[in-house]
Amino acid sequence: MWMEEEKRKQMQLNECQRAAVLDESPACVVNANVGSGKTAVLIEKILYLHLEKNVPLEDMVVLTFTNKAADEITERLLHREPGITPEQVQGFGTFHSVALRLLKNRLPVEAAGWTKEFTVMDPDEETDLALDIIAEQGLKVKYKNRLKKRMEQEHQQYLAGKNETRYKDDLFRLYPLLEEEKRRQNKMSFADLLRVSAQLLRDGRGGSWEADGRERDGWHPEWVIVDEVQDSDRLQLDFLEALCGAEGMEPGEEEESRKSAKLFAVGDPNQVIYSWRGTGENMFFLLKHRFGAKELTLPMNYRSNASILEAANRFLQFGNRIEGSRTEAGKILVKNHYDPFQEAEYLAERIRALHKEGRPYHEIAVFYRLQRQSEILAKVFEKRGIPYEISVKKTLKEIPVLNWLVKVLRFSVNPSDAQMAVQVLTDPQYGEKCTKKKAKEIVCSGRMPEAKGEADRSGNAGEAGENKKATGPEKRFRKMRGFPEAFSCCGTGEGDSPCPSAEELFRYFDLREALHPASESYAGDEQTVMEFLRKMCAACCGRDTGKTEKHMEMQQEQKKGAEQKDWEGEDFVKRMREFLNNSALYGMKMDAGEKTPDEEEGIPGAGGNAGDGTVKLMTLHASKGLEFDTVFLTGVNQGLIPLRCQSFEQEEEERRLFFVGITRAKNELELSWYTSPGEPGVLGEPSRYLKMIPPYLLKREDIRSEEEKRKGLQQMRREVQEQIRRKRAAEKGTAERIRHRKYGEGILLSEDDMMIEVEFPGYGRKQFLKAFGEVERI
DNA sequence: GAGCTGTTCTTTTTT
DNA sequence: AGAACAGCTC
Repeated sequence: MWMEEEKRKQMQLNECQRAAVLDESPACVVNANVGSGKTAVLIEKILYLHLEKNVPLEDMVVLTFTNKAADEITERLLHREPGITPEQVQGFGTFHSVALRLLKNRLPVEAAGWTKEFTVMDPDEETDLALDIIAEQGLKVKYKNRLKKRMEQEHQQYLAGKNETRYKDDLFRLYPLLEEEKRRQNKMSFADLLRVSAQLLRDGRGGSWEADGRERDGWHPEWVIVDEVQDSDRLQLDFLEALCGAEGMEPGEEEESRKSAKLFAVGDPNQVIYSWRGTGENMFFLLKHRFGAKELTLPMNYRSNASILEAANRFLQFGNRIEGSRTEAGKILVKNHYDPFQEAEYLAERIRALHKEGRPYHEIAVFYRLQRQSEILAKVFEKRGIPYEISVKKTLKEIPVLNWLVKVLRFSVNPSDAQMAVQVLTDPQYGEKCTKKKAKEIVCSGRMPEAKGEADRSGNAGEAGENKKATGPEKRFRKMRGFPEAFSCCGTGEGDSPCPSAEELFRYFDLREALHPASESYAGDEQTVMEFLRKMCAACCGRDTGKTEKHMEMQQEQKKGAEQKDWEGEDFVKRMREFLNNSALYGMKMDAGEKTPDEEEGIPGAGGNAGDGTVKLMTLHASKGLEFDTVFLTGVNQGLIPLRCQSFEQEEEERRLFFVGITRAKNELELSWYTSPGEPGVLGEPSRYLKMIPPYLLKREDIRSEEEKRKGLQQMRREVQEQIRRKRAAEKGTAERIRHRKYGEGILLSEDDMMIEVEFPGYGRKQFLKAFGEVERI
């Protein structure tokens, strides 16, 4: 025990942090100011409960909003206590992953109309399904192209019992139909995971499966610990309530009569920047109120210098002020540039100089309000050889061949998922040139049990019988339909057939045929598919079936260890289902296959010294939770920061966003605005937020480049503008098309007098000398 | 369904 | 400010 006491002293928690760690109220919310050591408190709390209060980690649920945060917590916990095993932290994860685990392992999902074999659908899939239902049922729904957004925003209102949609259409008639269809196809959306698990938790406590005074499985968490509560929405709060069992608890009712978990939640009401996708209320206070929680505060900031903190204090909306721990007070620079190009040029020079002075690139970040502002910065940094990284998540959905493959696999592990089967068959690129109507016919008739046929691993499912001349779509359908039967007994460790290899799956599904072996993109597609299958087999078989490619990293890998043991004795199909469910929630980081060197690790060999990383370019939203030595916040113009907004609430959120941005900086903060922003609706004047910062904290500088220098930039400016124009055209699908003898058709990326750069699907970017005439315009 | 007028939204993004 | 849509007329 005293050893642990020593350890805690080493952690040097301040008074307030210690109070939070030691607090044992039934419910406690910690108002953790920016940079106040929130995660440290969370880790210490968990360790304190575990090591000194003897609360088993298995009896704690630790909830985060993002996977990144979940990973950080387990990582830091493991760093402090290397003995902790993955099984002990099963209850640690995002709201959605914890809900999924509960539904799979502890809750009677059958009572809600699903089976234990249900799969998880991603939001696009749900939108597609909704569109199908709208078409089939002839529902009148407005703004169909914005349906995804509408469903997300109006779903909460639907659940809250509102009966009018925003546009007075049939959207609310859609929800029950959609839910019915999801039950029929045995799959759940992200929202369903939370909604259904909360409902089942409540039912369980209501007594229906608690007849003997205990829950059926005898488990409920002793502690529920939540990170970043201010980011949760109604659904998450509901889930939290159900998990704690606090619902319906009157102030007078003693806790013992109804076992309820203790709640410890940490958050910052000043950092609410996502309320536009949620409910609008401040969840921090809503939670505090609903749980009657004790509120503690962490007032001390350990991150930023005195000037930055004083400026940040002017934007504080809740609480009096943040106390600083630092006395240095370097001024905040405010620069005026002519336009985004000049600014980008200036930043490239400035960052190069900082780097020469010894500042590592990874300690420098450039923030902006809109994603599209990154284009100019990226182009200029590329030309000037500044290694950079733009934080945009690439998912497997963006790789067409994997997007299709996942659908094949999804139907293979869930034969009720008619939607996936139809999409597999009708896919324009990898499908069976089959109309939607025809595909539906095949899928519907194939759903009948007698069509199953004899399945075997050679992939002759259903072909032995009556239908020797099965057509392409039917053949593919039967392969998928026969998959569970053919592979269910694999790898159960009972002396049966071993787990399939990636090669075997490739053969089973006739993927060679589907990927069009004669096409130019075949080689690339095959490689991508094989890499994916190898990863999947390795994760599902509990052994490495193939070499692990470094550039195809799934974040899931870290979790592999935890799931291996669980899966012993369970069949391959089930493990594959788990794998696919987890990747829907967790996402997969993987390389698109085409090597664009500057996207990998900055720009190797483009002038940047290796070893100190890359400059990070990101939106203000993406910057939350991060810190950097030096921060450049660009485009601090009226109309951009704050972005032109309608309501008062929106303006308040913009202010919090600015607050989040400036508080990322530890030592140096530079704000800039343009005279000529070149964006519609953006004014060529500084943001009024700059006027809210006391002048004595600021050092203003106007960059007036001499005429000569500006002329030099003209050429570059035109070039970059042209490239961006083409890139946007490419995204819209209106780009100029180019044909090459070997690479086939591609799209024009850029050209000058000598060279032409083209992107070919499956081959990536290629440059040609115009003089050779290898390429022709179509 | 072309052509018109009027209305709404544009942005940020995680699971 | 401009795109994208809804709803109306013919």
